[in-house]
Amino acid sequence: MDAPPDIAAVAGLIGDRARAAILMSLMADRALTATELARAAAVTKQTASAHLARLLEAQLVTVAQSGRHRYYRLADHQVASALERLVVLAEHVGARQVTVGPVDPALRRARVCYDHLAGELGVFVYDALRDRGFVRADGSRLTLTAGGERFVSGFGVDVTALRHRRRPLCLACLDWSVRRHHLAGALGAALLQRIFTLGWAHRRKGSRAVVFSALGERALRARLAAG
Amino acid sequence: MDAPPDIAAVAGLIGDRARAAILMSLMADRALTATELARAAAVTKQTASAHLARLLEAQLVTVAQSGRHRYYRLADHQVASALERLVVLAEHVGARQVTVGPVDPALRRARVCYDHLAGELGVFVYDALRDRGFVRADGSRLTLTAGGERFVSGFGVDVTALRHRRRPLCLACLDWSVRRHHLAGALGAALLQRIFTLGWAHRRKGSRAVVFSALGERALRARLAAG
DNA sequence: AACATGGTTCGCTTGTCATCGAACCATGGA
DNA sequence: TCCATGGTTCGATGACAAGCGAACCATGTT
Repeated sequence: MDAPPDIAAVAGLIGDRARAAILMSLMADRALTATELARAAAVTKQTASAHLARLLEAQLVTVAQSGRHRYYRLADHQVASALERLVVLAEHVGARQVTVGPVDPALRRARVCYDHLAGELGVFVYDALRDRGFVRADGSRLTLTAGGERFVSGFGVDVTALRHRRRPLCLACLDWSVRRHHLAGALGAALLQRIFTLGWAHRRKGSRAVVFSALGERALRARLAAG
Repeated sequence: MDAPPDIAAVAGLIGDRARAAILMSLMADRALTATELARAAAVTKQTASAHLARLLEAQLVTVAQSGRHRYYRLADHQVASALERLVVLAEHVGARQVTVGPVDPALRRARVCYDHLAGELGVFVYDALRDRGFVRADGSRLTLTAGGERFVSGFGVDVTALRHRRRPLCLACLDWSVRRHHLAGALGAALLQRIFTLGWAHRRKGSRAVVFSALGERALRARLAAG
């Protein structure tokens, strides 16, 4: 009386924004820690932990403890292969329109990811910085160029102070809602702080949303525009 | 600013018991009507209709109207391929344990599928009838053999009367909860009726569950045992 | 024309699950 | 030893969506 393989179960497991983001992140990078995954999925650690527990139980991912870190990775190439098919299918079928659920548009637009800027505007900033040669990405490493340092200093951020911190200066953080990168690390945090103190934007109370004033957004775009 | 392909959306679409059952049925048979699919998924027509509407919008299935029937089929080989991967993955990962949700065990055991018996006991009956050569399956067609007619008559069912109805005598109905077939059609309905009148089982009020008495189940098994 | 049957739409109820705050355990570094 | 950090557990909340009953439209059959 063997039970049938339950497609709905595994598909349902994948069919959640946060879990899908986690799995996709694991597709890109080999192994990631729980907090990194939480960040990638834009959820808190607890939530990510719960999701990871379920994925683990379902044997879609595995863990390897190393010191106080737990590195998660996809269990199998079977998992990766299934995910890949789903990506293809989603692409082919134009799943953009299907996007269900309300998902606050303000959150998509701009939000706090830990302490730095994410969302469409976060991606915009990141892209602009790269386009103008202010940061250079090789692999998943990110470095601030000399020109970039000048630019950021001109924006009112004390880069040398940031360098003295233990925290990495520049990191690229994958944004699930647009599947593009934005700037994290000490510099990402400092930039967002600066945006707040300049009054260009403020955090919406009780939410991760970052609300830009019309003026603030214009100023930001102008500042980043080439030339 | 192109939106990313949303894996979660398509996976979530598949990740529902009823929809998964529908899609799997469409994998097996080429094209099926809405009611057949409702039956296969063990939901009402309305529910199936809603699901089909969503699958349609997501372009996972297509419809073809023919008379007053609407024949649904998988949109693509891409869809089929993705489903197949998921089946493989589910199988490989042993998704049996993962089976989430309460899903009344009584319903799994035995329940009414429209007017005939489904669930594990339904499958048992069907298998027994086939093993003893009482029904013969070729493709999706099902025929009652001479020996089968004698057996069923001995059970107290007037087969010749059933033959005069318009309704097909024997049909194999796919049971999503065990992914095996059980007996449908006029004969399937008559058998279940007979089981009720013999007092071997009764319908649980307000539910599709069919509750067998210990005696009734024993009697049923004895009757179907070879020899 | 009446009726059965296939199919959809609407409104409502209910269950499930994602999410987070808070508290907690474990590991490593000062 | 204390503290910071990575990670999990627990409980409560909230929202989405699956499901059904009822009413309805459409097509075909008598």
